[in-house]
Amino acid sequence: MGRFGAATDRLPRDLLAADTEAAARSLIGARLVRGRGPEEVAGRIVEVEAYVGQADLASHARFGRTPRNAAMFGPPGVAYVYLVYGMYHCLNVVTEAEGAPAALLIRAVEPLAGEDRMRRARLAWLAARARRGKAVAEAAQGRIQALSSVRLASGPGLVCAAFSIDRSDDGCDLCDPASELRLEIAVRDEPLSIATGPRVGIDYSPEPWRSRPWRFFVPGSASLSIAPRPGVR
DNA sequence: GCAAAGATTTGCT
DNA sequence: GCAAATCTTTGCC
Repeated sequence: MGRFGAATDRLPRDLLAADTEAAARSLIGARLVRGRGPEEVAGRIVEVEAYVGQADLASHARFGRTPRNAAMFGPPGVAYVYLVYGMYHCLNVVTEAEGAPAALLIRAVEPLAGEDRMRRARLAWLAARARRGKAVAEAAQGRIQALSSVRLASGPGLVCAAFSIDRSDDGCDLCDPASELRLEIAVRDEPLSIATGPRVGIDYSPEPWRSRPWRFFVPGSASLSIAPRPGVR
């Protein structure tokens, strides 16, 4: 809600056109929103990872421009969505100037609105690929129903499942308030504490990329992809 | 053309 | 703690 009643607090594209680490710090705390009114689903971004330039050997851009990663080479503020492991989609926000392949992977979101719709979307994702036994599917359904709200989007694949994001969202302008899927700026009264660490799931990449502290997160958030304490998943 | 691996998540040993 | 699920993209023949 805008301070003066504006319809939205749109995220300025300039913040994402900046260098990716600065953009990451702007994106932490921002709102990810899908739909409007009774359809709205929204959450606060609490974890992102930076993938910067073609030289970054952990980035999809390391092979240059391909049909899959083309969005990374485009203008900032646009969505780059890809399919990983043949099942999960991952949402990225493109950063830096057009032509410079860089993006921020949205790894975790803390639900703010539409938790029930997120739960339904998670179930729909499950149903769409429920080829295994009915008993297994029902057990998994029960697990989602029992899931704490803060854990509905606590991983890159889960963010996309909860927000119904897939390849059809690739190229969507997230800075356009008219977009179905969009970003809204954080309204902060106090500076947000942001911690950093190495990126997750890129052990295949060589140093120094493997150890670059390009994971940014809100320390202590219950919605992080890596649970604060073992067994809290 | 074909084999291999992946910015993940889940369930079972 | 490990491997399966599942399919697109990459890399090599």
